[in-house]
Amino acid sequence: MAKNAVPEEERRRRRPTKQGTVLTHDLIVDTALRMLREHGAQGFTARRLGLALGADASALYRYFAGLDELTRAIADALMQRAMTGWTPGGEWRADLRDLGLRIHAAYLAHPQAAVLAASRVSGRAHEIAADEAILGVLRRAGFADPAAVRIYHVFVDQALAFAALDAASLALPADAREADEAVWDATYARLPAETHPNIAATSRLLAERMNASAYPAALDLLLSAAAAERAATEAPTQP
Amino acid sequence: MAKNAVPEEERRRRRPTKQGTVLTHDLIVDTALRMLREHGAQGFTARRLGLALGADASALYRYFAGLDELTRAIADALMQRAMTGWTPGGEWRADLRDLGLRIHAAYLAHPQAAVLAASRVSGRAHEIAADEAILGVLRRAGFADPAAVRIYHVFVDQALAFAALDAASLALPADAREADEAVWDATYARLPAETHPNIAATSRLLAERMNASAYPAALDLLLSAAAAERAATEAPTQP
DNA sequence: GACAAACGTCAACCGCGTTGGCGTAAGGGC
DNA sequence: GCCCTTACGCCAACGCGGTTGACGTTTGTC
Repeated sequence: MAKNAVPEEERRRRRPTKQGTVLTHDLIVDTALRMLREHGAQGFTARRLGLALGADASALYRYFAGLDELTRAIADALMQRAMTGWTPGGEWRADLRDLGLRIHAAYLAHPQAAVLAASRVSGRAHEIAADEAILGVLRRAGFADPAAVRIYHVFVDQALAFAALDAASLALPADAREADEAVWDATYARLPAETHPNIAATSRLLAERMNASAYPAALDLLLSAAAAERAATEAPTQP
Repeated sequence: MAKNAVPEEERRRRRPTKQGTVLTHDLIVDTALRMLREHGAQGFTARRLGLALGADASALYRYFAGLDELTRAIADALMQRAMTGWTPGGEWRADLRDLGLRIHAAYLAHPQAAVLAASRVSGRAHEIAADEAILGVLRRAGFADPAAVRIYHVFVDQALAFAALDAASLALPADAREADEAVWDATYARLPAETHPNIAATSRLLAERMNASAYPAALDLLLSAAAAERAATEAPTQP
């Protein structure tokens, strides 16, 4: 029968909502992602999500046990978005740089989910695929297994850690972010050179970097250190 | 008069609470830290904090404009714990390594608080002192200002980001952590070599590192890259 | 055409952060 | 020693959050 080809998800009974929309796991997750991107973390609540779907908030509980499970489902999609379309290019440094920036960007696109997801081991297909890819790049580049695993570990945790840190500040309510910026202007920019010579001397440079993520620079430093390590192993001599 | 030696904080009028405790900024922050450690982030609310102090939650608003400001105060208390007793030793690499490990350790000592605080700019005395110290070490080591600021930014954010990441997994409820470990055993350890050759080949090494923080390795890689950069600047020649 | 299950809706519960008004105790001026 | 100001803690309430159980309605199945 043709019905067997329909995914189980779509075989369930559907009743349209009062506004006519038909709820689905995917529709709920996609709507949640859109809300997060468009209205920020403070605009994302179960009640508002229900409103955006034209349904009562309590209808969500037919699909997810709670907000916790919903955010986990959202998080599951992040690594997928990071990895779709990626293929190894052959140059290990460029490959890792690309992967790192992809993961960072994918998480930052949805800060709320990233904050909750970054520290968990999902063990799902896309996370495993990313790990396999990173290890593969390092081992094909000639790193011995212990070094490959060590650098892999730092690489993954660095990407997730910076993603979580940057996401957390993006996920702050708008007023809290403004408060942080006001704090900076009111203190760092006004420190006298007598008591804080190093901050005062570099305050213009500090201000420039204030709102940018340190991740790209951190990633480059990691890759430089890894390259130096590999060079030392490959040609362990100085004439 | 001797009273002049008393910090202004303690000169204010004090009225004991119904249970007899006398509220102070420091007492509130310390109690908050203790609550976070003992009962987790979920158990930390303004109402419960008030209860633990023997006061009404609304009494806190005489000391902090809101939970936001209290969080900032908590963040600064952590940085104070990281910085007390530190003095520059003269060798910039050792100094930075020491500072990084101190900050990481201080935050990890209060995982729940670290999760809340790591992404915030407190703008208070101890955070500023840490920033001044780090910039000072780098500039005295001979880094030009742009490089010093870039490395400072990576250094600080990396320390806080790894602290937050590691803290988040420490802060998970025990059953969630066991679930994560079970997921690892059930998936990563059993992946066949045909589909995931790189994970399978290194699974023993991966398992060893699984529960350790990648921060010390990340810190060492950062310092290596910074040292290489400085060496290139100092002797900027190739014959 | 009737039945049972799946589904959306409604009303309510409890806890959250926060606020404004009220009582009260401490300290200074005389 | 008295009074008056003022800082402070307490109380009640508001709006909003996640979540739940009961209730009706739609839908596929026989």
